[in-house]
Parts: sequence; C-alpha cells; structure tokens
Amino acid sequence: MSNFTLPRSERLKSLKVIRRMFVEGKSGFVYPFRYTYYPVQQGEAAESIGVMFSVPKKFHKRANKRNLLKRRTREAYRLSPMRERMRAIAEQRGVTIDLAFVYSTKEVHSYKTVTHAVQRILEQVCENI
RNA sequence: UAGCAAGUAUGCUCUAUCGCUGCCCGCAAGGGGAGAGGAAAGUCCGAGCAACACAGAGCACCGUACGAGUUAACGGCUCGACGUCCGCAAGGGUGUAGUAGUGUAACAGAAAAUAACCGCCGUGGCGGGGCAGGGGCGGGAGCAAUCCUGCUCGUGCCUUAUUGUAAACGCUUCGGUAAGGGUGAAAAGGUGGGGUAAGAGCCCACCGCGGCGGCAGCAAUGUUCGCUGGCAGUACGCCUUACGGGUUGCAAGACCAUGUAUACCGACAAUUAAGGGUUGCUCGUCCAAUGUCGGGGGGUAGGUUGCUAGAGGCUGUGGGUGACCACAGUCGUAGAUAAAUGAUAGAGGCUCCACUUGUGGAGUACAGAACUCGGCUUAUAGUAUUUGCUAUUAA
RNA sequence: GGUCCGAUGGAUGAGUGGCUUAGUCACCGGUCUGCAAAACCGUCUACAGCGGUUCGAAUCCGCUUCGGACCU
Repeated sequence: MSNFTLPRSERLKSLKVIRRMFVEGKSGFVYPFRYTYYPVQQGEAAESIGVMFSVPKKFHKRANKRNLLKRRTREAYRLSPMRERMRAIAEQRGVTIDLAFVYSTKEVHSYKTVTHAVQRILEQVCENI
C-alpha cells in the first residue's frame, strides 16, 4: 500500500478547530509560506495529522490562480517523505498535529520551489514540537 | 495582390507514474467507468422552482415604449420603416408612444415664446427754425398821407422736400410693423418678384412642410399620383396613454441528529377591539392562553434532501428572407461543500526569435461549476473558414 | 452563492444638470514676536477609469476597477 495518499479525513474542516489553531498555535515563515501548527491531545480522532492549505484573495484575485497554487502545495505535501517521520512523532506523543500552509506572496512559484519550502517547514515542525 | 466590413467554428494533443471527488461491481483485496467554460465571470434583464396567505382588490412605486414577428418569458433576438452621425463603399453607431395640459432653459442676447428693446413708418403735442401776413409800443425822415427801421404779441403753412423761396432739428403721446440688429446649443419656413406709409405668406412663382383621397404594404411608412392648407420653434422633465410587475430568494425550503430553557422582561383580548401574519399605504382575509409578537439570553456550526433528464444536445429532412418552428433518428453528458476535476516526467502540434537550415531558445490566451435554463455585457494568444466592399494589375 | 451600498485635494466632508466644486483640519508663504504658539491674511493640491444622453455631466444612463455591509 502506498504512503502517498491524502484522503479527506486528513484535512482540517471545522471552523472551531481552525480558529483554535490560529489563536493558540505557533507559527513561522519560510518563503513563500506562512505556517501555523498546534498539537492537540488526542481524543477519539483516528488521524494523527490534520492539514489545510490556503491562498489569500488579497494576493491572488483570480480563482484559477488560487486553485493552481493550492493544488501545487497539496501535491508537494502529499509527496513529501517527511510525513512519515511526523506521523511517528505524533503517535509517540499521543497527539494530533494540526497544520496550516498559507501562501503569502504575489508571485506564482514553480513546483520545485514549493517542494523545497514544504520540506523545510516539515523539518522545522518536527524539531520544535 | 493589398486594405477593409459582417459573421461562423475552434481555442492544444498523447503516454507513463503518483493522487483527489462521486457512481457501479465485489464479503474483501481490488477492478471498471465519469469528472470545468465559451465565457463557468459581471449579476444587467427574463423564466422555471421554493417559501410566505393554494396571492385577492385599489392606490402608490418601478419598468418598457417606431412596426411586424419570434418565444415559456424578456429590456433579448430577427426582418422591416424613418431621422441623424461616421465611412469612397460593403457596413457601423445612435435615436424614434402622445402633445390635451404644465414647468424649466445658466452665460450671452432686444428677445428663450401671450414676442417687441433698438430701429423703420404714420399720427398728435411741445420746444427750436423757415416763410407769409397782421396787431401793439418806440425811434428816424416828411407839413401831412405815408415810408424806413427796432422790440414785442398772436395767426396760417412748412420743418429736410418732384414744381417753389427758406434749410436745423430735438423731445414726446398713441398706433402700425416684424425686413435689419456682432448673441446663442436653439431666434418664429427659404430664394426671387410684386406690394406698402413702413413692412410682413399680405399676394405670386419655385423649393420645403402639413392635411385629405387614391395606390403599395399586415403595419410602421412610402408615393415622379390627384386635390388642398399660407404653414412647425428646439431640448429636457412633470403629465397622459398602452402593456407588464405581489415580496423574497437554493444561505429559498423540507427532514433527521445533537444541545438547551417553558430563563427572564414587555405588549395584547372575553366578544369587539388591539396586535400580528417576510409587502410602502388602504381594504379584504387569516391567527385565541401549552397563544401571538417584540426585546433579551443560550445552543448548534453536523448529516440527508432540494441536486441535476432539461423550454437538453447532435444529425438529417421540411417550412420560413430570418429569429425560429415541425417531424424523424441518435446520445447520456460534473455534482463538490475549508469545497474534487490535479502534480511530475517524456513525446508531439502551433507561434515567434537566432543562426551553422535542422537544431537551439522562448512562448502556448482569457479564465475555474456551486439550483437550473434563455439572453445581454465584459475578458480573450492564436488558428481555420464563408460572404461582401474598395483600390491596383492581368485576361 | 445571493442581496445591496459607496468612490470628490494630503485627511475629512457638502454639492438643484449651468460662474473658478463649498467648508474644516493639515502643508507651504507672509503679518505679528527677541524666538515660538495662538490669531489674521494668502497660496497649493480634487470629482476612480472609459463610453453614451445633453448645447452643457461631479450630478443622468451603461460597462470596468477598487473598497465596504448584510444573509445561517
């Protein structure tokens, strides 16, 4: 079985959870992303990681560009080898890691740049948690 | 060949790997198949559908406004009529209900509409002037009659002229005129002649405009036809007429689950009123204590449904100038909800640039469904194609 | 997704289709003062963009851009 799947259950959806993450979580910046994460004490939730991607309307007016960047970021996250390590850390501590990527620049970057940035963000999260 | 005008179609393709969201098969593992647009956009019109009272009447308000057609409907579309602007042309832009009533038109200008300020003409008056002739008073000459002259007061005629001397006009009353007046976006039909005190459609000719009839057209309207009328301001509102519109919108609405609180406060009625019922007003109608409405506090931030087969698309035949319509055949074509439709690699198209002429480099538009349709508007790299116009050359 | 509202100098904010688009604050210059402040006087800088209607548009009508509000 492949490890590179990303079903809907791993995505962050609840307004309450997202609000809590942005209010209480830690954040950092790796160009071109602002990221926020917050470890929650695990309840009944089966998943060990919850993730969301966002591109503000302020930086990209057109919906097709926002779509493109969100998809690119999602693919970069999905194919990242660091996910395995992060999941292990989460299971070890018995928490669910909520994580958000916010694309915050006006330029449209290639897949390569985005991959590097996502890689570094995941490394930082693993170290600081 | 070059430059245009009006349309129509299309708007990247394939392979591999890894994914995402529905659907189908399967106990499962897994397998199969589907998955953004011409504008999905703006939300500018029109409908379906839903709730409100199975939505009723009147007023208010809003929209539309050349004619005929098309359609479920429309402010759209098609064909046609007229005016005006742009273009050599093919064509394109833009406008068009009614005038019964009523209002406004800055600045400028005499005046912005019941015209009459200047000017022109007639008439009366006053002042001044000219001519003619008369009365009174004074002076001079003369014996006197009388003559000459100065002052003054009436009268008549004239006052810029065909005879005929004189030469100077000014103010004003009443009336007639609309030819002329540097304005203005817009000035009371135009040109010529007659006419007159001066002028004027006052009269005449031609041109323009209107009415009636005939003819053509379903009609708007047209008319090298006949007769006839001396003849219109322009623009924008209010208004009038005809037609249409109940209001709110899928975050409509329905069901399920979870949670809470009948917290509390205020208003209202015992039989005729008040209040309320998603509407601006009035009427009608409906609502009764476990009540209705308002204030205020608390909870949820989930699921199912609405939800995709529809005024559907495509092809052919027939009707129609056309929008469109009829019939037959055929196709199955997204349904998400922190929101899928993707990423990477390779190959190939197409366009541009460079030179070593078959290689390299760059680019490949506008843009992403959210209940669904019909239009409009706006954005859009290119490519293909139809018809028409103008110019040049050749036959 | 749907329903609406707005855009006027550097800031704020009036404006019946008609004169150079008011006013307040700020900036700048001057008067005053030994120097400033206050006061007084003066100057500068605007109708979001494009097109249409009209003789004439900040105003009326379309389209575009930007900003904002509401819905459960």
